[in-house]
Amino acid sequence: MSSYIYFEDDGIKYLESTKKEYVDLCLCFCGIEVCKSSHSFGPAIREQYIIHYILDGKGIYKVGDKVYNLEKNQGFLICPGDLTYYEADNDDPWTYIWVAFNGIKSEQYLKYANLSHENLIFESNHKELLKDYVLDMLKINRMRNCDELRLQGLLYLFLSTISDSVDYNVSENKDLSYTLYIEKSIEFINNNFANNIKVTDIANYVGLNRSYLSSLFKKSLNLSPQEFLLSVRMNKAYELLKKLELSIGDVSRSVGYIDPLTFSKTFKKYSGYSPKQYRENLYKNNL
DNA sequence: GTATTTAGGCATCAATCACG
DNA sequence: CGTGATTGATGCCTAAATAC
Repeated sequence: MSSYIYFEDDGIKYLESTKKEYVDLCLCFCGIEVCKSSHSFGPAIREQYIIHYILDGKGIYKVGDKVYNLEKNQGFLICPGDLTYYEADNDDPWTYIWVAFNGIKSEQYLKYANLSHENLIFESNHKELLKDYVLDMLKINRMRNCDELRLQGLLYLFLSTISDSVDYNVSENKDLSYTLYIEKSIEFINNNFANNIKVTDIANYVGLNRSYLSSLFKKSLNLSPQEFLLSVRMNKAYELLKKLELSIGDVSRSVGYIDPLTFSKTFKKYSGYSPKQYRENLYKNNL
């Protein structure tokens, strides 16, 4: 599906980007400014999320009837549709950087930095990093594909950096936190079943003791990690065996078994048929 | 000849349980 | 939540058999 749509209006054709509805995150604009005394913007509404981060000086940020007095190492979020106003201090005007973005993952990623409609202010000690990211963004001015990727990357780095100082609060919801471990484990398994991974690798990935991870798996899936990994590999093997151009050895290596002999043995134990028999049965049933 | 499967030995790994 | 011991399972190897 194309991310652009053609419109025709009074005989004029034009392109409108509809990207923002589909894309996770998209940088709209960014900048840096050494503000003069009492320099201000607004009140106005914006279409994107905009994060301002103060490198130096002071100023105020107004949203509705709330007024925030802010200074260096602090930042503020402007949400799309909110009427906002901000103004540099008279004696010690601020210097700030800003980054505007949208995309369907915006809220989620802002949440990582503990930012939302309810909390528009943050602090970060990574002043130099954040500044460098924005300066790098500003250096990129050509419309090449590689530049688009670089901008995306810098935006992710920027958001990651402001999330860095937020404490990861696992104790908030015990049930949720342990299903999170399971989800992360499953994600890891789905991405790496072809890589000869062990249960120990899964445990290391999510940062849990292997024994403990096993008990979590049993509790939530009624399967051990090993059994789950095995079922992922075997189900993938079922799929791959349908492709007749792949040898048994090819299939074996593709689902994480270096040794085709081991794969064969395991497959038979799991399915009741050897890989070759399974393939022959498929072939018969299709005719 | 090649591709696949089986058997058995050995080392490593995983699940479970008891415990801090 | 993590650790350590135990016991059973799994993976990899060699050798050998079978099918094509």
